[in-house]
Amino acid sequence: MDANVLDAELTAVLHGRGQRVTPQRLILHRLLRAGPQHLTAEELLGRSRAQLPNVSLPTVYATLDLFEELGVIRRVPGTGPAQVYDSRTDGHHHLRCMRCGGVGDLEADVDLGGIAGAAREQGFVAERVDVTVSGVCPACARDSAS
Amino acid sequence: MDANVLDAELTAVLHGRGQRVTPQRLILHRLLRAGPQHLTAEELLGRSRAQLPNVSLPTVYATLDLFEELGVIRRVPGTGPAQVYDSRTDGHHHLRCMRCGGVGDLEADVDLGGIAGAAREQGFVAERVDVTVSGVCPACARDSAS
DNA sequence: CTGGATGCAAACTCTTTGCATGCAT
DNA sequence: ATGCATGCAAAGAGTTTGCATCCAG
Repeated sequence: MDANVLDAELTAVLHGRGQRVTPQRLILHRLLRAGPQHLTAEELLGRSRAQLPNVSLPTVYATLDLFEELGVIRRVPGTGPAQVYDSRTDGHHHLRCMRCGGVGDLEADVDLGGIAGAAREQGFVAERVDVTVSGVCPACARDSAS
Repeated sequence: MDANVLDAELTAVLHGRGQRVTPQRLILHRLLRAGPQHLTAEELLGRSRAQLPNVSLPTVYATLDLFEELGVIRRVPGTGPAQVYDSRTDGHHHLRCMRCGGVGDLEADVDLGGIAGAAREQGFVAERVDVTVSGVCPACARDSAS
């Protein structure tokens, strides 16, 4: 896609939310849409150096956060800052609260056979399939209602 | 479950793999099976202080790693050390290579309606459902074959 | 002009590593 | 007796915060 079109798109979204349009945001946005689909903050920083020699990691993080809020990118789901271990070892799935960071079990049967098969068709040796539902847990929903 | 039974179970598994049985391993194992199902390393450390005043965080991490290898616990899936961002924002899912850490897209339609519904029945406000397949990617599988 | 965005440095959290001691085998 | 497991300290990676400067509006 043309850089001008991408810039116009982002400009529209930013203005719509009363956010400023800066060269860093435009260039990082272009790189995100042009480069490899999956990137870390460091990788994006590296790719931006040619066009933004002085860009800093905090700016990249701030911009990625903003883009996620704007719906321009997504964070590939993780468990949050600290690793969580689970003493249940059977195949089951998780609920993760975006408010309090808590983790709970999802009590539901999910048919994952098709998923593992699809992965195998792509040449991937599937060993495990995990489903994570992100949202707001009952306790946090109650708190915000009051 | 009785602590003696738990200890016997772990002892059997450890001996089966030629691993040593230590008090730290026994106690941490008991706590994992008794305490809250989802824990971080720090939380487990805190809970073990009463019985193991001098236990250290590196030991907790080493023990958790070992237990995961033994299949005694599972790590709740994350994206690995560095956060990964994705420039695709439609609902789609991921393949994660346990060998190289790479992330790819899963090209498959998954029916997630039932899952979100089940979460809602538990009082959870579901905003997003992610499916992650862990395994070995084609490139790494090829390398290990040679 | 004015306040939000940036760059720099430093702090912070989580996790891993190095090495001497101790204990399970 | 042997060597793996432990504890301590320190290093390391990734991310966030504080603050002065700068620039988009």
